[in-house]
Amino acid sequence: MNKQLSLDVSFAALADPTRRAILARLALGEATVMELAQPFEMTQPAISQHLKVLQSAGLIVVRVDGTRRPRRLAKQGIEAMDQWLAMLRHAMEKNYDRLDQVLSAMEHPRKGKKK
Amino acid sequence: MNKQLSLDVSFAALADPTRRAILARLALGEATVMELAQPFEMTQPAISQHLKVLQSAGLIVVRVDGTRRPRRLAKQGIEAMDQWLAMLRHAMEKNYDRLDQVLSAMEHPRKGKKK
DNA sequence: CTTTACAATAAGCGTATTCTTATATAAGCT
DNA sequence: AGCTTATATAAGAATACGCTTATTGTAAAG
Repeated sequence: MNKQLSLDVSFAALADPTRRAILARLALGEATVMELAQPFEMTQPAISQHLKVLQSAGLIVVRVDGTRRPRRLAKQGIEAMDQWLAMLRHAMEKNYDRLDQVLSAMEHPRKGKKK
Repeated sequence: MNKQLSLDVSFAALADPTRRAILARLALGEATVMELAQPFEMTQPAISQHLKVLQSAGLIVVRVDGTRRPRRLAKQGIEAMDQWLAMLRHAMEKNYDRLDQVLSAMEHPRKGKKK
């Protein structure tokens, strides 16, 4: 039932400033397409296409209200990315100040080289 | 001095599975281009190009060691994305279970219709 | 019923991405 | 010095992306 929301699609969705702005707006609460389009110098179809991308990425969900389709954030997709990044950051913090720091310290060993 | 590491470039860098795998590998410690290329069915130039993307995104840094160019993770760039996502997640958690949940609950209050 | 408002979809176009192969450069070996 | 290793860069092709305008489908309003 749950689509295969890959990180590929999720991160690609975040790579566009318009889409990040849309998400930031939705963090304040749900909004319709026209409301979301208003701050941008872009046509409505362009926004609809961005929303489609965000949906495929599992970052937002739609609701039907007459002719309106208010969007709101989808917890799942956002947390998936958040966790991947946290994983990376933790691993990084564990290593960064140990092994690699040492290696990088012996940056220019002048003439003599031992390795 | 500090290049303008935009989130655009950073998130776009994470959108590729090869590049995420490279980062995951670097989370274990630094590695050369050949070491990074070995797990993939891709040519060395392809990996070099991916590394260039990751560097432009401020996600890795390079070190010179003879003819080798070992890469390691760059704290800054990773934390920037991490923070943006955390911001979004916090805002989401604050609203999700309140205002929007209510709005979504009254799914179709069709001008006083049934149920 | 006709018009208006909200939104999705289609087609087209310019630009960007991601590979490939071919070549270049610099350091290490023998 | 000439080979070998490690890496970068260039050029080209296939595909993906982000817009636009034009059109369509519905629900609401008059």
